[in-house]
Amino acid sequence: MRYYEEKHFVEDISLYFEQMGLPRMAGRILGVLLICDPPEQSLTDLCEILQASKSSVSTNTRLLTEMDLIERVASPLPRQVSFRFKPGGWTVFVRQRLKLWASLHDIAEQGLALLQGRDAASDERLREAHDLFSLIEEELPALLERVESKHKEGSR
Amino acid sequence: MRYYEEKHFVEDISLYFEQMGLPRMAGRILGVLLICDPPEQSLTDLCEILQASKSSVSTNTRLLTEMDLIERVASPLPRQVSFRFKPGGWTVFVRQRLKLWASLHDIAEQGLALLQGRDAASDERLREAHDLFSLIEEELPALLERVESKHKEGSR
DNA sequence: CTCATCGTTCGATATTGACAGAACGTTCAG
DNA sequence: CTGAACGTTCTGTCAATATCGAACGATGAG
Repeated sequence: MRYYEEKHFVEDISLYFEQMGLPRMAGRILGVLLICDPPEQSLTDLCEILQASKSSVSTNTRLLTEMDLIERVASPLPRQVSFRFKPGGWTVFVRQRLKLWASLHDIAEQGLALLQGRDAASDERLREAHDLFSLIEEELPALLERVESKHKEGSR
Repeated sequence: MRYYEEKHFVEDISLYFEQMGLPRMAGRILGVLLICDPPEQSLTDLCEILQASKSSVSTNTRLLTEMDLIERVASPLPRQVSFRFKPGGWTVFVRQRLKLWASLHDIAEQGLALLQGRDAASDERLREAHDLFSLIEEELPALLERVESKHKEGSR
């Protein structure tokens, strides 16, 4: 993390992650793993690069691993675990966010059930949500697959 | 808020909003405005329904108004401001979240600039993000317009 | 004119959660 | 066998922020 621009990039990613409701440190780690050379870094490396505690980094690498955004890879050094950004991680990420959005779909349905017997205008409030999220759920997966297939091709 | 199911619905929406990084109270207010009868409620009404303080409700109605999810409407009673869910609010909401997502697009571009001169494999990490979010930004607006036009039709 | 009601805003409080430090178990070097 | 380095987990601390209570200005009723 020698250069000013790299720090800036990492901080941008961390703020983005914060907006998404995830810990900043997780964003920082991901930020480093997106631009580091080599692309694998051990936990200790990350601590040093980010000037952060082992506990914090360990916790957040675990989080990112569970989210399937990064993965552990064999390290040349013994007793070291290396992490790297997981190919395809971005589509996984979008899929997860999409799932979050989609939960509103179900909530809207429950709401509509409550409004049984009211006038159509009342329904409109929730029907809009229901239809919107149905459509998104329907259409986005195809979009994601397009991106996936394109990148699998590229990495051959 | 007499019924158990309604409380449950409101709480579901509030938790959803929390996931999205917004105050719970804002979610609760929106939840009430999605199922209440009549669809307009004054600030005092909301306080009573939610058993919450005026300050909290006032702050969050302001927030939701700024987000264009709810709007003030003329009240039959004098000295009262009524709020209601804003028609089309959901597409506005999705558009906002989309904009948030899209900010990653720019960050990825900055990151790619940093990786100039590295091997193609390094690039792949960020290029995937760049392409994915480009595509989403490109395709989603059309989807939103489809929903909008459908509902404008329905409310005629 | 006076008082009550409504909504806003400011300051205080309480809760949540991110992060660091310390203790621990494990594994490899010597 | 001993010690050092690595990573994990637990506990405590601190900061951020959601919510409340209180004071305030404004508006309409009597």
